[in-house]
Amino acid sequence: MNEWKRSHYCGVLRSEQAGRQVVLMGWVQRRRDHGGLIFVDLRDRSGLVQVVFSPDLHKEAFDKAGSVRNEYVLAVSGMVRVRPAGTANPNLATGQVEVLAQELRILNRAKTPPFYIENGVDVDENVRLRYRYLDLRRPEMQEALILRHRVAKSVRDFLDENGFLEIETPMLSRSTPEGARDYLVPSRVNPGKFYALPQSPQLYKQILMVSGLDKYFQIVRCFRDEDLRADRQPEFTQIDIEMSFVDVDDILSLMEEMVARMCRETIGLDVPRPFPRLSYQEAMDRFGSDKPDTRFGLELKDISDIAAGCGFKVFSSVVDGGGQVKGINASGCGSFSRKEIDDLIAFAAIYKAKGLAYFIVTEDGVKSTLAKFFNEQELGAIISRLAGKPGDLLLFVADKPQVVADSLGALRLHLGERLGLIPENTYNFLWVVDFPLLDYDQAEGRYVAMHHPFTSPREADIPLLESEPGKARAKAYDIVLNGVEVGGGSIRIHRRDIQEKMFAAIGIGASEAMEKFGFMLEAFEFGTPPHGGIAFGLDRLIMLLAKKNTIRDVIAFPKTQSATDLMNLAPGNVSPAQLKELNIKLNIKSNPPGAKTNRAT
RNA sequence: GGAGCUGUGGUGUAGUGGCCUAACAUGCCUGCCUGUCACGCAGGAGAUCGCGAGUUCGACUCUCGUCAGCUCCGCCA
Repeated sequence: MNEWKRSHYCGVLRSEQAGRQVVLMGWVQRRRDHGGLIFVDLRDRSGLVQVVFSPDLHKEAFDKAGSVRNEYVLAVSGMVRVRPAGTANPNLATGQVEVLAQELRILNRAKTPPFYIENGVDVDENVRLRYRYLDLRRPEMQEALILRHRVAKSVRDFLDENGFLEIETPMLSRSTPEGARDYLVPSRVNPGKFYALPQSPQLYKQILMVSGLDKYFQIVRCFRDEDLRADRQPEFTQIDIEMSFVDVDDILSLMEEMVARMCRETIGLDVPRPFPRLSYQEAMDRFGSDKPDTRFGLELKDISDIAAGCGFKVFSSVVDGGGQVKGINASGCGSFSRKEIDDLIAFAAIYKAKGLAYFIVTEDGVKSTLAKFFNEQELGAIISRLAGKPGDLLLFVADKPQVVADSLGALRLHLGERLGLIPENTYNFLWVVDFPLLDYDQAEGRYVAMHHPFTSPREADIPLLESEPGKARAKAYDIVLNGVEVGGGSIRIHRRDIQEKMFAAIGIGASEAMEKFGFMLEAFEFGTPPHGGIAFGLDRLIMLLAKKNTIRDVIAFPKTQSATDLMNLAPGNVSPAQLKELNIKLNIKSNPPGAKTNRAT
């Protein structure tokens, strides 16, 4: 590098800098060689600027520029000048100017990259992930990471100004029952024992409240060894927050302020406050989801009362059996072909719906193979409940409430997207509150905590813990943005007697509770303040703000759906010596070690 | 654990039983070109069609299996 120092980023140059001597460093975006004149677009994180090499003025630099190729790393010393009349490029931020190169240094050469370094590339994700360092050179990827930084900074500033302390908690923790599968780390010093990577710093942050730290936050990595999705990675980042001496409203209003400020500071978006609040029940009833996307209508309508007495056995028997019948109005879809409707039925079947009854509304009433099972009055009532107009397609599911909600909720989203009902540039934040405290786990034959076992029931519902646990509601809340759960939290139990009732309700006995959470229960006996908190999924938040479809696009080094890293091929094998040191013996049935470590070709 | 989609020169695609000695675009290489900015023009190299079996006289094409990526169900308090 010698004595050269970069003077400017490429993307900042404007006509104000005309006449200035500059030193730029960056990558070759493109070279346009006209024989007697060479243009090089030089790129760095700030953007592009055109560099001109002229043989008449600086022969040596011109000759060197001839050997330059895409992605070479250059240092250019030259003079900024306004481009000759008629040659400005209005599509480029720096398009009014160019840099006349006086001296060129090729700092490094580069192999031809496997894909273009530009926005909107349509390349197999295999290739992008294997060459992630090249993928991350693309401006849209850099913008996402920059946005991520700015969101984190905004949140950190806000919390700091509001008296929160950023406190680190251990990554090497211990496995606890309930919740997701843990990532385990063997302890060399303690043979046969394992640390668990935290699913979240939940227990630590509550202990910090016991310690009197009052207001805590952390932007922290969390780990869950579960199957991946577009919005789920094995390691992800939470904005984790906990405060003492607060109740639900204190937390919700402060968080609204934080979120609103963050949106304003990062993407210039004004979100109206207060955010709407929906009870869990209302969300399920109207949208079939506990994370409703309220950017469009297509709400679910209950026709169980009409269906109960009708002649269509499938409907009436479901209602008799305690189920429900609900429908949505796919407005204007009355012209769907048999195949299109079959596809909708198949779609609903993914969510366990055994069928999909449908009515086509016409000028002369209902067209349906099922119409004969209903009398005029019933048909009229159904149409009016779903606000059916001629040309509409009414779709119904009759089943247990869970299946009805899952299938119609999913169908609603599917149709909303397909029919183009979802507006761009709309950000609908809302709270879902009053979650059930417990959820019955069929497989295990017991109740499990819907949120986590330290979630406080609503005061009025405490007696229900022993009588009808399924009916108890929690002081828990989720924050939802455009149908994506971007955060959730609760007021915690701070009294030992209620905590014990909670453990009892979810079938954790006194001895198990002591073994797994003994330290916590003991801590709670030393003067625990009422407290509560929330955690935001930073990756999901950024994904939505950056308008991406997957959190992989806002994480620098994400993993594939099979939890591997295609760049460094993690997870990898370890040496027998390493295993021996950890007292671990492998017991692998089929795949020999290393079977899956070959590069995708 | 399950369902679906995808896999063809570096990249993106076309080809769906013989017409394929695999096409197109772009990228790459060489030459020419002094105002381009997706520069242009001319020429050239580059693929045993993810992998393995099977069916067939014949497989990029059909079947089965397998691997990889993606989407989803289960799972994820």
